[in-house]
Amino acid sequence: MSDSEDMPLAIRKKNANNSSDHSDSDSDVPLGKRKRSAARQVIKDDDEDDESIQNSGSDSDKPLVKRTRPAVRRKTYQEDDDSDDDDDGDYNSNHKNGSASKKSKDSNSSDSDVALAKRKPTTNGNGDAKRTKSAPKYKEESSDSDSEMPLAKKASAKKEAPAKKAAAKVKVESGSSKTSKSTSKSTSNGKTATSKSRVKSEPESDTKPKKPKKEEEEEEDLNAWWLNQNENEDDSVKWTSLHHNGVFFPPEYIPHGVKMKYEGKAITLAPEVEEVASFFGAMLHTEHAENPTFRENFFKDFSKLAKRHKTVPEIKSFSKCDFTPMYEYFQAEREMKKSMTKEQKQSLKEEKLALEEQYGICYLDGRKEKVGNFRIEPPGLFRGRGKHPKTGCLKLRVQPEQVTLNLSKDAPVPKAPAGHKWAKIVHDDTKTWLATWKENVNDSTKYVFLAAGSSLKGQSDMKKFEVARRLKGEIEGIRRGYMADLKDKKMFIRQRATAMYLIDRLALRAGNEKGEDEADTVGCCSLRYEHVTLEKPDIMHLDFLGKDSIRFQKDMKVDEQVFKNIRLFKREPAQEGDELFDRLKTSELNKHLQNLMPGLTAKVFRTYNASFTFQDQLQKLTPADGTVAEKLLAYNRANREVAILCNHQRAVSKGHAGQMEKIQDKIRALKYQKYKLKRTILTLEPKLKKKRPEFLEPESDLEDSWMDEYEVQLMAKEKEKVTLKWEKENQRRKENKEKPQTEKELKDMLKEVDARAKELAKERKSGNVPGARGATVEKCEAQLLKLDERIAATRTAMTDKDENKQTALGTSKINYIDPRISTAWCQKYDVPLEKIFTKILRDKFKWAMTVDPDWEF
DNA sequence: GTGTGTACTTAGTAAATAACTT
DNA sequence: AAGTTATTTACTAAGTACACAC
Repeated sequence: MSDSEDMPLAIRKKNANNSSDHSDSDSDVPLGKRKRSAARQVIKDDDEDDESIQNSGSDSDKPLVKRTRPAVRRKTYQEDDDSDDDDDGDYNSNHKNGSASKKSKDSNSSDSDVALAKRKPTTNGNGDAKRTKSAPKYKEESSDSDSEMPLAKKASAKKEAPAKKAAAKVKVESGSSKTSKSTSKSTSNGKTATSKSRVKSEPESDTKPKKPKKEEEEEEDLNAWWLNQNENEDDSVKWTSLHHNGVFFPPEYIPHGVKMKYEGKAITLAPEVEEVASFFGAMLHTEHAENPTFRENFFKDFSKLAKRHKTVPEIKSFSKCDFTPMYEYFQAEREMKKSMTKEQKQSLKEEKLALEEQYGICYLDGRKEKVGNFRIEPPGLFRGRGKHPKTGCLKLRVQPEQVTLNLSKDAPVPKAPAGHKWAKIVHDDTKTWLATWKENVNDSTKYVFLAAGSSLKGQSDMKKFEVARRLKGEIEGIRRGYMADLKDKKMFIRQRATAMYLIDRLALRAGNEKGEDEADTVGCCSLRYEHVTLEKPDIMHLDFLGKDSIRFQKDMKVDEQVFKNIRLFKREPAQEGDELFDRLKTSELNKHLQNLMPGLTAKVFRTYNASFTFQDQLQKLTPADGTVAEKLLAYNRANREVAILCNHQRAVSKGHAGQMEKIQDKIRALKYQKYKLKRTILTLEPKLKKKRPEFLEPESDLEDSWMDEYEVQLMAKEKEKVTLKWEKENQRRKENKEKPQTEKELKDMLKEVDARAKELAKERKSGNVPGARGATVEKCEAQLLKLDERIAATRTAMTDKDENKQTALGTSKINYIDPRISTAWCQKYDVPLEKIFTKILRDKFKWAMTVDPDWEF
């Protein structure tokens, strides 16, 4: 049944609006319902049991006013808060009797001392009366017990709660136990296991043992850096020699002369103005062009430019602009492009190839490497995502004078376009970029890098996964550590541990601070009050916009202490807009992680959990003796688990609803057949009506009106078929000089179809269905079973498709899943690699091709 | 510590192609 | 052959992380 059930942690997002309601009663897929109760209140009630923090009303009184807006948040708060900062320590967790936590603003200086201190009920400073009562000696708490949660995986979580009481409160400081009992051989630099076997079945990159005759192959060998990796080389120096041809600038603007209208009249624009108007015109009827912010920003820049060019009449109002003529022009252009002749297309292709030849290649330490984005970004309207305040602003054309090139000293400096020069030429061998410039809208820096398949990128990619694999060996201790820290007296540590829990278990991003003029999105450390709600015993609802303004919405059962902590953090800030982790910053978090394991940062958890989950799922789902198709299905399902974990989404495609409807109709057609078969059975053996009443039950979701329509269509198709057959036959006869069939023959046949249609109608009415010749009850029953299978299969496919509609598998495949898991799997199960990796991916992951079939992440 | 800037990874979507229909 | 639809690649925005200046 619904997977949500066994999938505690990462319950899937509820598809709020998108739930395409397939009404099929029995088929609906319960995708998880939203449980959004009034969490806040809940908390309140439970307060009683819990610590008092509140009475420390005092604290709240402070001017916590922090910024209302997300942007600047922390600072203000911090400031005023400083004072009490220290005492967080004081605050303690409660434990059953409700202890008090409080944060007296008072003095206690060093937070450090707070250490276990808490117990002292005493009032601190201001008398917050907190009822510190009982102050149990804090420590020992139970909960850490379950620390080792398996993470993410469904099943596990469910039970995890009670678990063993291990008591291991281990403080985990850094080092954390080395429990690496793990299998992983070679934690180090991957090179270990490698060597030998190569994934087979890949035509193109197969370096066979035989001697390469083509020089390309030789070259490939030279490029096989992964074969002789040198452990600790200084990796701050990225190259010793770098030659390239610079960057490609988009062509000058060529005016098309199509005039937009202003106040209903065609208006003449200078080419520069026309260009910008065209940017908008081309986007008419897109979501962006409907976005008010986008329009405003566009218009501001556009009207200013128009004014500068003394456009008459002056363009003062967006609403008086009509870009339709331009829109239509571009539509026509598009059509034109589609209908280009072969030759035209061919020559276009050649041009592109020539460009790639010139700019798409560079020499790094003498080796030929591909350059990624060698084209300077063309001017246009900035397409900021979500509620980006600057979306729609004019992105100016980049001039060579803004572009700095990076290459080695001995490399010839590429010529700047005629009449231009470069901003600067540098020779920085600690950087991987070939060119850079500043973009005008957000003042951000843009770079030209090598392609994903290059050695530089490949090396760092491999390194990334090796770090994640090292985490695999440390994760147990790290988890134990943060579980214990959840109860630390220092607020800061507690927040840090709680954040680690979320990052680890929910694959949240770190959540750096953001500026005012960016979309308001958050990650773990920047979560705010309003993004989290709690529901009584231990359910947490997260709902916020993450990277790219993609909504993250999940409800999950969390550890008891995490629940308490969050309740506490939520209480501190006075109002919405405040940060949940008000004393935690990503830099501090990472600093701590670095101590736990060199190279560890917040994002590594995502990589680790993604790869680990994938391997785990793949191993569980792959049918060893299934067909390739079945194995691929398993692969994709494992991939999807990961995509869901990482919340990788995509827009639902335009035709999706229609496609679902089509499949639904297919299912209905199958049900229709079932219905007919059942009637046939009853016609053959009326007695069964009593004995097998189920034969009388109507098929779900199969209405008479639908069947009427279906039969009509069926007959129409039949007629078409008959006609076609007739025509074909005549064609044949003609060729063979035989006598053609007459029109009458066709008519007769069509009449037969009509007769059949009547029969169908009659059958439906009477319920009497004779069935095919030779039909027997047994045969019909067998067919019924087959139909059930097909229905089930189709329904599964539909569920699959529906779930996939908003889940993007690509991102995790490209960035999070260690490709060696895939290449090993392909070898082990004999699946051709190209079934799972496209050409570009095979190129990007060539370093991962040489693993043993039993390689483990 | 905070604040700012840089460099590089990760991300969804638009455009281009390939595969499949009609 | 043309029209769809599905898949792959190109594009560039939006993150993370860390260094450096104050």
